[in-house]
Amino acid sequence: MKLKDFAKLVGMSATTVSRALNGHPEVNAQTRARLIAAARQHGYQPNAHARFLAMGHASTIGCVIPIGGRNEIVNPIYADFLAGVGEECARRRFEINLTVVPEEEQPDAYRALSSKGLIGGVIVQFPRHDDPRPALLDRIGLPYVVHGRVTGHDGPYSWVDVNNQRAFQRGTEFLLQLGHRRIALINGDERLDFARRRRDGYLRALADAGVGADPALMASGEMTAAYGYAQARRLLGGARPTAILCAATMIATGVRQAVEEAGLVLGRDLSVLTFDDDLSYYANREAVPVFSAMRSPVRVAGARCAALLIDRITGGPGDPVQELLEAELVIGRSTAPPA
Amino acid sequence: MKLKDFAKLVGMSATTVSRALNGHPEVNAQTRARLIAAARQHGYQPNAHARFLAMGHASTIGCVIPIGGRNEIVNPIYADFLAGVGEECARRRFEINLTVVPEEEQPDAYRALSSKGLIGGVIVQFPRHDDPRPALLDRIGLPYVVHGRVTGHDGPYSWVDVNNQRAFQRGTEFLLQLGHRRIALINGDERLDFARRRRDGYLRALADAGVGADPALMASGEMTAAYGYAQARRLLGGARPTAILCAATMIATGVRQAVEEAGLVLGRDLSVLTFDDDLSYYANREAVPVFSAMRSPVRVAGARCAALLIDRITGGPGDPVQELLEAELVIGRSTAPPA
DNA sequence: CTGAAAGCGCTTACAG
DNA sequence: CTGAAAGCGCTTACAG
Repeated sequence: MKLKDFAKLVGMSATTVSRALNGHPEVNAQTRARLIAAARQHGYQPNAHARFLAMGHASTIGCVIPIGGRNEIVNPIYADFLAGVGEECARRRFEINLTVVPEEEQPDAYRALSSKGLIGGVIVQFPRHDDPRPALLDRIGLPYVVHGRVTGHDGPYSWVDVNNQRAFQRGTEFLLQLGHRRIALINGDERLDFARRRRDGYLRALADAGVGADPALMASGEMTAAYGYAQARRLLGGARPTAILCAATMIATGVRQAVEEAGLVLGRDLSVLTFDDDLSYYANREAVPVFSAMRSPVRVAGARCAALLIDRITGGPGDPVQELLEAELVIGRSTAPPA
Repeated sequence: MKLKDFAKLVGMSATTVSRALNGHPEVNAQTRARLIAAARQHGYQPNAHARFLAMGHASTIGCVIPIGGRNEIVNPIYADFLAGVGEECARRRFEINLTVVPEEEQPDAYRALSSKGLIGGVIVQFPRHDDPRPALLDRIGLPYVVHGRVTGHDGPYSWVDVNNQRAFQRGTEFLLQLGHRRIALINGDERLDFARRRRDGYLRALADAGVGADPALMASGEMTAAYGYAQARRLLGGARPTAILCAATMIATGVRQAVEEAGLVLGRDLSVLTFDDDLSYYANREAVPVFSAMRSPVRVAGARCAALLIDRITGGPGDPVQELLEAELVIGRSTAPPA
């Protein structure tokens, strides 16, 4: 059904119906209520393309997923993030356009989506410390929100981030207070901005406590169980740490396996504290969680990114907005004073 | 830049430019080549909404992800599937619309996406044995392709599936040939169609070999490491099986942990054969893989679903098409004759 | 508070 | 092989 048909059906002009459905103030409140009810009843929905065309901007958020690069983003964290974006979009009546492209074609993809009018803005995911995307998007003139931060980018931009530095600083301090002195860090890829901030927090806490950092206790790579397992084996083979900070629950899972295979007991012989993205699929949420964790839901971050981006798309230009989420320190069964 | 401007720029009418860019046969091959090159050079891209409006159908595939239901689909398998869909869409110049809705609102979401003209068709994911979506979509008149099958649905429909029954039958036969007689099955949720077919294949192989099925050796639930771990502990505590079939690598990972914790050696004391969706994030791809597996890439399935759906959307009605993929039986280090 | 008309940027019969 | 014109289904100044 199209607007004209529906307008005839309810005995109003198309103009009035359109205004009522879009919540314009000119139309009588009773009329509006009646028309909205009638639309639902008859299942009338305005054609989105005609709408976008007439309004001049797409009510659509772009998510561009690079593929086949070194940081394969097709990962569980991305799925939960998208769920958060989706929830906010549903609330605000926005759509999500998902594009999968080889990493080197990302700039072209942004340009194409923008000039085709398919999206009103994009969310930039997994930014690197010196990520070129904000500068590119500024040049194209496409609104964006960064999930995380791009330290190397000049000028203001909107972002949503969790306070990674503080989380890892607090986490390290917690382990220090328990009496640990040999604390290892199994970090994500440190070309990624958030991974650097995490390392900074860890180093800051050690320095504040007068504990020297040992490069042999620091690793940086993929956030997978396999990587956690391999690094834990390496660490257990050498001058053993008494505690390990992990950048992701998947890493911690690998660490746990290595610990158990070595005949050690988690939380007694070796403490593990992990960053927990609170993924719906990898629950660490029992009354007393398996892993002590710095927990921050990536799903909430997705929703907030979408919220800020939609504000920018609908509100026109204006000062960029930043939002810093704090991680909780949740104590579970994997931490204790050193044996 | 819009068509009119671009047409003026190259000294042609908008009509001719449009036809050239859309590959219509009427336009001179030289002219076409010249116009295509010029479009790329000047960065002209037709506005997608105007295009959809004029053409009458959206070149967009809908992916509707239910959330918060019993089968939380926000999972690693979904991410790889989407990557496959995205690859095919990129090739065919289609877009992906991603919608996240509570499970009970799924029918409304389909109707809304369809009547807003946002999508040309949808992919139905994780179908249940008696899934109501095909019937609903038939009623709405929205083209669709099912990833998997809906045994309970009357009438023809398009689907792409892996031969789950044969995979599990072959897998079970392989274990039987090694000499196993007590073979357990840790399956996915058996309300899902594919899980039933897997169980059927397992039971058929046992029956063909004259081996009785033992309900105590069969489990069905979430495809997570936690579930695999819990079920493996249960199985190891009772009259122990000598081999376990798993419905997912994540389950197998949990089983492996339970096996190792029990002081047993995988592939010597207990054989494990798993269905492997070949996720990019959970590689089981070494020269000699950790897990012996029935392997079928879910990413390829995503690409094939997209291909069939795009054919249906652009080709108009016609007989539904089915595509059955076969899983490979890949032998790794987790299977051997019983001790 | 309501409506007739123009315009958003394309595609595609129709006419040449 | 090419072009002028109508039409896709909306929204929104403009006029009442």
